[in-house]
Amino acid sequence: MAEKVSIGEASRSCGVKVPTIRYYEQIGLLLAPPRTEANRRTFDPGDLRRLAFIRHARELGFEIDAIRTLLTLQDDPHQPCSTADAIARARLAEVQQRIDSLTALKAELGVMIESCSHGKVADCRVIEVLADHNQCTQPHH
Amino acid sequence: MAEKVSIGEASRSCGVKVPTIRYYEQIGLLLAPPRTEANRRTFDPGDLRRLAFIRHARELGFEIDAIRTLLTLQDDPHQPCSTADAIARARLAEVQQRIDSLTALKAELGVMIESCSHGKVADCRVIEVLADHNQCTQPHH
DNA sequence: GCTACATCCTCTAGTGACTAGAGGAGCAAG
DNA sequence: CTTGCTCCTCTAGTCACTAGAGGATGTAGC
Repeated sequence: MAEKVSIGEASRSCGVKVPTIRYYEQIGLLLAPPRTEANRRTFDPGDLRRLAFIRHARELGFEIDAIRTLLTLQDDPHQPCSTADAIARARLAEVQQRIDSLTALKAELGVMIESCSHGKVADCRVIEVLADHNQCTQPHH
Repeated sequence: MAEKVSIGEASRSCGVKVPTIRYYEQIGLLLAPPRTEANRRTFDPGDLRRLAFIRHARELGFEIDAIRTLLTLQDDPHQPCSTADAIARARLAEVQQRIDSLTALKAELGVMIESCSHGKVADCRVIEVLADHNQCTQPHH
């Protein structure tokens, strides 16, 4: 027979903070678990798996709404997985875009810092470049 | 004598939305500009430069508080620029970390998508990997 | 001068995904 | 019995805006 755990144990075992678990319940991402007589939440292994799924998906940067969709897919294993695939692909594209844009930023910041003379603000390239977009090496934005 | 422009023109010339300009004024990032008789804001070239500075810094991912510091530095050109330099370096470190973490995510998502059999959810690697962290190739999180 | 329509004003409330804190109850160990 | 930990609910705060209501003013064409 499956063991039931408290919210604190669920939190420790899944690596999700206690208030966050309550928040997930509030927004309907996690079904409200049964309570003890003293009104405390009790989580069963299924709940923990769901919570771990959510945590992992959040770490991979999926939005709550996407996770909601992925969870309903998981609940119905006979559906084709093209939706899950599409969500993952969209996320991959986002990540790639973010990497590209951050890489451009990095170059910009690098140049800025390199050419700083470490003197007075009046001659500071960091301030100067920020003040004048045209001094940017790349049209990253 | 310097021309004064409306908030709409300031918005167009600096690429910052009208409500955003008002927001910057509200939080004290932009000094409240003088008004016309009809209570409309009038921006002078100095205001526009400040606004462009803010926009550029935001594009480079600096937080409002960091920008606030950078702006006060800009206003006092005789200070040493080590503070500006430190802010830029901190930002660069953040960007690098973000790139690293996104690169790991990208690899993870790539594997997930690659191994998706495009069949039913029951056999979907995307769902499966999300459900079980141990299937991750990298300890990115 | 009149009529549209764009632009401006202020104000409040909403976004996403939590996080912090108040105020109080229950439980286990010493 | 007291100390301290965990749990409960509720509200409000975070960041950097964004959306929308409701109303005043400015401008262009007729």
